[in-house]
Amino acid sequence: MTTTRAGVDGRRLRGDRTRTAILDHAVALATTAGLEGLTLSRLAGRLDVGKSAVLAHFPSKEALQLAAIEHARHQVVREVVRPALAAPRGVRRLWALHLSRLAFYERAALPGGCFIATAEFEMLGRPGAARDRVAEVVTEWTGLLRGLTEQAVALGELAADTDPGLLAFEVDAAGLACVARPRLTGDHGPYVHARRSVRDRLVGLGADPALLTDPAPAPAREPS
Amino acid sequence: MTTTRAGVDGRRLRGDRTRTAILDHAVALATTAGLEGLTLSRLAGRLDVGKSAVLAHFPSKEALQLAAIEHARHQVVREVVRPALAAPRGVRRLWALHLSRLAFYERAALPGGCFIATAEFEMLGRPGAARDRVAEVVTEWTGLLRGLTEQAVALGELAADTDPGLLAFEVDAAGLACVARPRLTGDHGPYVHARRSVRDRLVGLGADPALLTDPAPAPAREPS
DNA sequence: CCTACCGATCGGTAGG
DNA sequence: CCTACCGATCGGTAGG
Repeated sequence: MTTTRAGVDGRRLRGDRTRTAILDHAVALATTAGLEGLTLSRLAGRLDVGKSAVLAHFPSKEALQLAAIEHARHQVVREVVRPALAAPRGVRRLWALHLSRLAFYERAALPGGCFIATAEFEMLGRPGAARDRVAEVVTEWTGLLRGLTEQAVALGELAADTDPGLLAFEVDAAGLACVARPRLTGDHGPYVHARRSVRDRLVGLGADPALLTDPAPAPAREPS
Repeated sequence: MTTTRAGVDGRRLRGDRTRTAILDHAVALATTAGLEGLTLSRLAGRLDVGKSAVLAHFPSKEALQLAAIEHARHQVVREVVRPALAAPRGVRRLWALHLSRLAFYERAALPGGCFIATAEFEMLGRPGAARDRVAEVVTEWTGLLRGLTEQAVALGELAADTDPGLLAFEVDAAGLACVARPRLTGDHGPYVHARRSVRDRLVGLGADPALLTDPAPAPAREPS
């Protein structure tokens, strides 16, 4: 009288697909409406189901928010970080990560540009698990930038007296400045400036200009 | 039988003070709760009055949001821009504006750091008058940075081939990167990096290092 | 995963 | 500028 194995698997598979569909919409919605504006009814409306369909997969709004953060983080790993790691270690990899990030924003992979950046500003004044997790992901990101910078210095591709924390800050700041401005004012100048700025800085620190191709080849749209 | 002149003036004065008190709280609240989270009841609660007290001064939430934007803009003019304009035209004035902005964030003049930056990210996905006005104020700010950069070049304090748009972008990006990060992670490194980064860049463009004092003298707390 | 419903809060109005 | 109230929407629960 128990459900057949095939039945269970079929349901699991369908359930996972639904879960993924919910999170895809949740991440996109949160980049424009915010994590607070990610309401159960609005999300359900976009999926054309009832609120209870969402609550069947996530027990509360906070659980949904936390799952959305993980989902957004994985998207960045898959579409921004992993392609950049295909570049050779050193200044080329740092440069590839910067270009990959800008391309992610520029092709509007998410309507609001960047889930984490938007959440960062929204969560400033709101304690809780979501805020804490956002802070962790942000720290992870800046740590990655710093690590790649240190590698480039260690390989001798940047001057030995380069301050890795400073350079990582500059690369991150240039990227951050490309999230909101172009979407708010329609000006695409920031993308151009963010590339020129970081390239100038890398060359100023002794990087071989031949290693810094621009624009980047469009990152391959792999099947996820 | 009409109200006496003194009575009218007294009421006007009291009304203006109330209006200012409402907007002070509204601006501070919006930097942590967002313009959407700036609800009539929460704001009234902070002022220890009823919602109708707020609605007596602003006919709708949108009117309140728009007035808060103007109030925040004026605060920036008074506390960030005007003190910087006391510096001599040229690279010193650009540097003073950058330092003045960072000091404004660092002394937590507003709990969320910056009204405009927070509003910028929040308004990405929401059409309306508030979003349009935020976009205008942002454009005004970047225009100011660019104008000061152009003056410094025209005065010969920066290399003649300096790209003013690029430099203005870099200065703005460094400042923007100091709004959320320190508040989210407790790391004050960004403030230090934002100063070093811009100073290095200015010197790299030919600025006389002697003109770039750091840290800035704390901006005088003038009576408003 | 649906309908029906709960108390709380939203922006806003009416009457005084 | 107060109380009292309006319909809409919020997160979440109950029952099926």
